[in-house]
Amino acid sequence: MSDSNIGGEASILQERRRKLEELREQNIAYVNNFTPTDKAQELHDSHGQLSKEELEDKNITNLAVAGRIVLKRVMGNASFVTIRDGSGDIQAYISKNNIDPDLYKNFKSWDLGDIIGITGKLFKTKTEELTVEANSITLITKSLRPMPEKHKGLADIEIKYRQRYLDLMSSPESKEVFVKRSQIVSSIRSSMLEDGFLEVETPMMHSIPGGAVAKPFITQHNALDRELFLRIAPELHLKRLLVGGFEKVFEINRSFRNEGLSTSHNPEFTMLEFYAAFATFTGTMDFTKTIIQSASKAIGNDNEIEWDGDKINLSNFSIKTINDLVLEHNSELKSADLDNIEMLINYAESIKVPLKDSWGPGKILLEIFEKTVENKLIQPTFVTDYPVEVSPLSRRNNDNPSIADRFELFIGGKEIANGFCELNDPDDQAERFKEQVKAKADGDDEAMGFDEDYITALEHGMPPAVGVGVGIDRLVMMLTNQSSIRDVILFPQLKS
RNA sequence: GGGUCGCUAGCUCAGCUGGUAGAGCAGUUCGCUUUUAACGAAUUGGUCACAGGUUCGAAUCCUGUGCGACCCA
Repeated sequence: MSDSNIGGEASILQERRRKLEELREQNIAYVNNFTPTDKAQELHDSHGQLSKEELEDKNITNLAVAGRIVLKRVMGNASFVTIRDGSGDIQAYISKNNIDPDLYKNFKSWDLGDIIGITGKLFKTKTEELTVEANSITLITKSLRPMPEKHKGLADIEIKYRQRYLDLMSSPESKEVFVKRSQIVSSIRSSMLEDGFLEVETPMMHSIPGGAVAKPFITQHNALDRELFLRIAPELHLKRLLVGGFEKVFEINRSFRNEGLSTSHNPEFTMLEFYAAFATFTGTMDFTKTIIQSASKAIGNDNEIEWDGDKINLSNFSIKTINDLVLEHNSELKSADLDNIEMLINYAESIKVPLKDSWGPGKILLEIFEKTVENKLIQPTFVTDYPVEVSPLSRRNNDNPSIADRFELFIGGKEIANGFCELNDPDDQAERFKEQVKAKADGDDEAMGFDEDYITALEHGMPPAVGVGVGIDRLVMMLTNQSSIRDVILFPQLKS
């Protein structure tokens, strides 16, 4: 490196490499035989409440902890370091009296970020801080690059996502979100298994994209010399399993949609989808509610949560029809207008909803709903009675064939779940696929293709069933009070 | 796609109406045996995102480009 850069980044790296070389020369670089016996958090939990004297009496010796140095307070002949392991932080006291003086001298040059091991005795300092008094210290892994700034942490949002490990090592809050994410997924899995669902895995690579209204990613299978699509939903395969005789199945896994990035959209995202044969519509809404409440409880929330400044009460889930909600939030519309395409078009234009010629009244109604109602549904609300036109996979209502037996759950103004009685009439399904194909031909690149194999499956007979999809990322956002999807996905997709 | 804001030391950030670039942290050296973002002293470190322009003089003003964040469609 050039002399002009002494003190710059290159020299910081060089300095640390010099220290690493010394370790290599002594044959103690990258130590692999240190076994910690204790975790920081467990020590706090088990001994944090004891007084200085009680701890002294207990005489807890021979414990071994290992972690990354996150803070250092070095004095001439004794020092404190705060080390961070997978569970949390603990302080260690290193005195020249207790270890080899040469080692103490070396220790002074250890850096923030180094992973070290300490064996010794548990005690409390004057200020009652639980501390390990070292009788031996080991530099286990030398860190060659500086840690994020120790007070303010990582402010560069791009580095935070691209080098997530830096965020995780420096921000316990950030780490906590991902621990909670895991607990939420685990709670959901338990809810499903306890209710008798079977967890399955279905293909991520589809020859015909289907099961949702979205643009797929396209990939290429070389040996087959064929285009494949990353799945936009597992739905059609899960329903094939209902045909096969599995009556309650679920999958928690990734789907992929080729759309823009935003604080609520990542191109790969995680969904829970579950299907239950012979289940009832209302019973399924109730079960969906239970899954969410249990997940909230699993991370220590009660039913009152806050998301993006809104107070949300998870104990009450109301049920309203899409028509009622649209009327409620659009005082200029009357009930009769909702079936009248002329009125809907006029109104949509008046509130600047962009329209396409191919859209029928149902799609226009949905657009009006999305523009005027959706973000106002802060408290948990099941919206029902969706037009069949926008529900190509759901069963028609027995009393009103133009609406679907479908619900969507909104919380905090965002769609959290989507469920419906599944369409099991193969002829009706074939008709609806045809409409989708027509829409695709008319330029709707989100429309589905005609999945002949799926129709064949339905022809073998699928039991009546209710299915639900729950967006896990959004659910985690809600339950952990995060406003960006990037803060609940470890490695979110970024621009460029 | 449109709008707003940002890009200065390894990190976090100041830098006013234009006058040769600053702090804290990290690093280096020294001191310090119960510290708490430890402390005290000294010290290293810069293509001010990039390219043009205005000007005697630009981190600062103007134009464009790139990257990013947020809002809108």
